[in-house]
Amino acid sequence: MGKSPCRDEREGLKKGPWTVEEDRKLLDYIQKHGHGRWRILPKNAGLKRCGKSCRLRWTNYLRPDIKRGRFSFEEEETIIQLHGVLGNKWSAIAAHLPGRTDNEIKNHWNTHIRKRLLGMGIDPVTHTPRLDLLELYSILSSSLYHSSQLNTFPSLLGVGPLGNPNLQGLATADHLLSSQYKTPEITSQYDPQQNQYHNTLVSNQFQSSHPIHELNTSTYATQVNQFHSAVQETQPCAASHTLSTPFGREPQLTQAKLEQLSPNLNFIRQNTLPNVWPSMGEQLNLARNDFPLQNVDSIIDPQFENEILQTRNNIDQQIPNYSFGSLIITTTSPSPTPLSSTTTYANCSSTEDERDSYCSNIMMFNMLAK
DNA sequence: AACAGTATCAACCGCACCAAT
DNA sequence: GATTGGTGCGGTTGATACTGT
Repeated sequence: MGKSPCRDEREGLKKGPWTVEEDRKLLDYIQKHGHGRWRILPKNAGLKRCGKSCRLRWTNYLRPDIKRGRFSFEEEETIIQLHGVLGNKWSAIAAHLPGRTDNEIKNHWNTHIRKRLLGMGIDPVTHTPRLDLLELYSILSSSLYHSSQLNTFPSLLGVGPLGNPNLQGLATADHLLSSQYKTPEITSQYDPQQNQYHNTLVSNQFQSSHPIHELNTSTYATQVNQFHSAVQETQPCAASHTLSTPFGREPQLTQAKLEQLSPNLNFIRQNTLPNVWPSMGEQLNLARNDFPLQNVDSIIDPQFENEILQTRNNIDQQIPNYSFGSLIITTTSPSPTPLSSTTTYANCSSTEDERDSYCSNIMMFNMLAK
């Protein structure tokens, strides 16, 4: 029993952008009489608008509690989490973000977050890696895995360089979605006293659903060591490396090393988690077009350490039984040049891109820093 | 400087739901 | 139960700003 939309033009009502004068009339009226009864409101307020237009203007723009400006990291976190659960229920998502309207969140999702996820090969609807790409790549990689032609396909798929070892690992994994162990990952911590970063290789611990005896720990330790060696070969990571050159100055050497480790770079959908966060973290990490290590020194800014810790604490509270692993290998790399959010991304042209990239990395680190 | 292409976001549109009649 | 009015929601549009050539 739907209502017909307002018949503005037939009734000579105005459409389009609101003028200051119209805003003032609407505000004056609502301050005196409150909102509601939108159908009769414009007539009483002396506005040549339909009630629907007035309601929209009020709820999306004039409401005094509306927060303006950029979305904070925490807000983006919340949006992604909630979208994973609620889908495009923008009003429901907005209910968790005081001062933000559903329209604003929807726009931000469509113009920023959605694009970012797509660019990383993640389906923004399902929050999982795009299976179409994965299946295609799996087919291709089965015949081309050892071929140099392999690296010509990513541009066709529109997912960035397949030099991304994580994506390769994902597509070539024997135990796709069911591996017993997780990829060792790199995290980084800034030591202000020594003015340098400690890169940490973290082996994410096995999930309880997989009996520990199934694991060949010796093999795993060897793989971790190999991975560690590959890590060391890429050191030091200059902060000026662009985000689009995944393997630094010796791409082929490093990539070859990483390809040796590809079975260890599986994407693992281990336990079905009650929350999208862990899987999102995996996917964000997985889908990055850059080898994580490459970004360790070029992304993390000490000033965000607290944010990371805070987010970790939030995750701990929300998912008390979920934890990442225990095997930790620490390396130290020289501190990059003095960091700021702008100089860190010296080769990125867009401030928005910088921030998007930063947020993606932060989300990754949030999951890895445990 | 001029133009074209792209990004952003306020506003609109159509539909659905619910309550009142 | 059918109709109507009020409101909310999600998708889309279009004006404007921005960026690149």
